[in-house]
Amino acid sequence: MKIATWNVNSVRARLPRVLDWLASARPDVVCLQEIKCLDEQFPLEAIQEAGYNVATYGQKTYNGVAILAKSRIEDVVRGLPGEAPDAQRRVIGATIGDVLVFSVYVVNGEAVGSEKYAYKLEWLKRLAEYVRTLDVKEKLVLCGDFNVTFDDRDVYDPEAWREKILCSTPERDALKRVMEPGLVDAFRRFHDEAGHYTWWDFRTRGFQRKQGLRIDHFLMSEPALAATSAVEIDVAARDGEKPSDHAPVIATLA
DNA sequence: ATGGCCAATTTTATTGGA
Repeated sequence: MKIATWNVNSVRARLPRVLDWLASARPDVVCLQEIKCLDEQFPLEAIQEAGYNVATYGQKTYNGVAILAKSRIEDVVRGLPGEAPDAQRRVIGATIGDVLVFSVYVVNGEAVGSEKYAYKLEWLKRLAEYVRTLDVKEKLVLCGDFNVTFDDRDVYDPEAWREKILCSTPERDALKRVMEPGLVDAFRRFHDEAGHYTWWDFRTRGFQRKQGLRIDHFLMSEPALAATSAVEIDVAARDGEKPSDHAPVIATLA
């Protein structure tokens, strides 16, 4: 079973790219982030025609997450526990087969020390509290845009990014606390070396200059990891006409 | 050294992204 995560940066603007990619990559499950639309605006028919069931947790203009799956999507959970109805919509979970899958879009945080940065740390704390209630003895997969790098290997210019947004110690510590119950950065079980990125800045033409960050991750419980034979970044999907600024990441499970 | 692009809405600017 192939599970993919992709921050599409608007599912409506990206629909042709998404459909092309579904047809070529043929993932079984896709976790989308930044769909940037209400549930009723989601291009449901086109995705269903491509062979996928859909569960969305959408929001106008910003954020919004979704799960697509060729097989049944069961026991859908939307948002973090106790969230207000008007909360930013950043997490959706569902059971697909024997895997509990979450599509996660962590707060960007704007700049270290800003209000949004404080909100990012608080949001990650709430995510960590929620993960503590989940069963890591089962196949548990949290994937998505975590907006945090793990270490220098994930950053094209570590000195320039030192303690900057996406790379600061408090963010990294907050992400580690999410993983503390027993989740692992699955990509690093298969790739040790520096220079693997999932996001490249539009403004700097970062993709063409090979200047990116690895901020989209698969956090897996040990049983999920034990079933996993590969985790790969589909860099080619970041190239071409009207790409998202993120590449998809694909995990292959038995 | 700076800033660059892209998407959606509030649209010919602004907000947010990372």
